[in-house]
Amino acid sequence: MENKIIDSVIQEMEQAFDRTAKLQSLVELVNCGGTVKESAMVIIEEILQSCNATRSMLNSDGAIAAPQRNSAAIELASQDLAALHVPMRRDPRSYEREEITAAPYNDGYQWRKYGEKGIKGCTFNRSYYRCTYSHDQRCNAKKQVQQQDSGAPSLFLVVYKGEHTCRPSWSTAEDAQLMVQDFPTARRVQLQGFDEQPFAYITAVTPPVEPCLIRFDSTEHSKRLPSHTSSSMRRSVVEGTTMGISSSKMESAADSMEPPQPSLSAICGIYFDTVLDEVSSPCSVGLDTDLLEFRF
DNA sequence: TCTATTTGACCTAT
DNA sequence: ATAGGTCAAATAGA
Repeated sequence: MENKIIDSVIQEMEQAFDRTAKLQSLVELVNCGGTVKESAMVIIEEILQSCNATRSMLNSDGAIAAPQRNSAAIELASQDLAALHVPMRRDPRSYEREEITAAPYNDGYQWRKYGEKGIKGCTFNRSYYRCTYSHDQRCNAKKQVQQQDSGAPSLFLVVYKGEHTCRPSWSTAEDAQLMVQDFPTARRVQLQGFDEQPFAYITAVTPPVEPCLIRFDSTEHSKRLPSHTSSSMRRSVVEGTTMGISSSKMESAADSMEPPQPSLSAICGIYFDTVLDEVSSPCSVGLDTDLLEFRF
């Protein structure tokens, strides 16, 4: 019974997402005043993020399915996780999700195309991509991109298969600069409350479904946290968490963003609390979808 | 020359 | 047998 209701909710949410994506495509084509269009796009982006967040919660295998939108709930969830030492990682073989986008976009990862295939009953070919680091780091992440037949405006179905097990190539200030070049969506933001070089590079700005990586611009203490894999980073962050996440920290984080990135503020809040208590100065940290799941 | 993409051939599951 | 997924040689371009 409960599963039926959840299935219905998921279905409705998928439809809401699809319709909003189509609306986004239409708004992009509208030739009107910049401010109005910009505001509309911001609102649409927020709706899409809400859809993604809801979908993510409903698909979370029931682990944390109930909406927990206040910071106290987040704190409880993170403390529970830290106490239980439960790995949040799914089985990589079963990791799969789909998105419909108005246009192929930079999702923060580097992909290499390895095939293209005509699909029966579809006008457009399906393209196959694997992670650029599939060989170097044995990363099994793949994705398929296929333009939908629905006509103008163009919509693309993006299917992600397998979880990224690679770690980002940037670990020095120079690498961080390269990352900004590689990922035009990356933003260099100044963080409040730091005396020296309080900068972070942020990319893949569509949480909670998309991965988000934050690098603090300091190397002195970066070796104090495990840095060889994102999973061990996450574990150390979770186990090292003693204070949870406060809404005030989130707000102060949001205030420090240039330009404001409301959807990122909560993520930064996690790192401010955790990282600052773990080590006395900023360090290099990775955050991915699994950690984001217990934000709600 | 090196790296990424293209594309026909091949493999595998149904 | 067929469709979808992957391989790998050829090709493009920086």
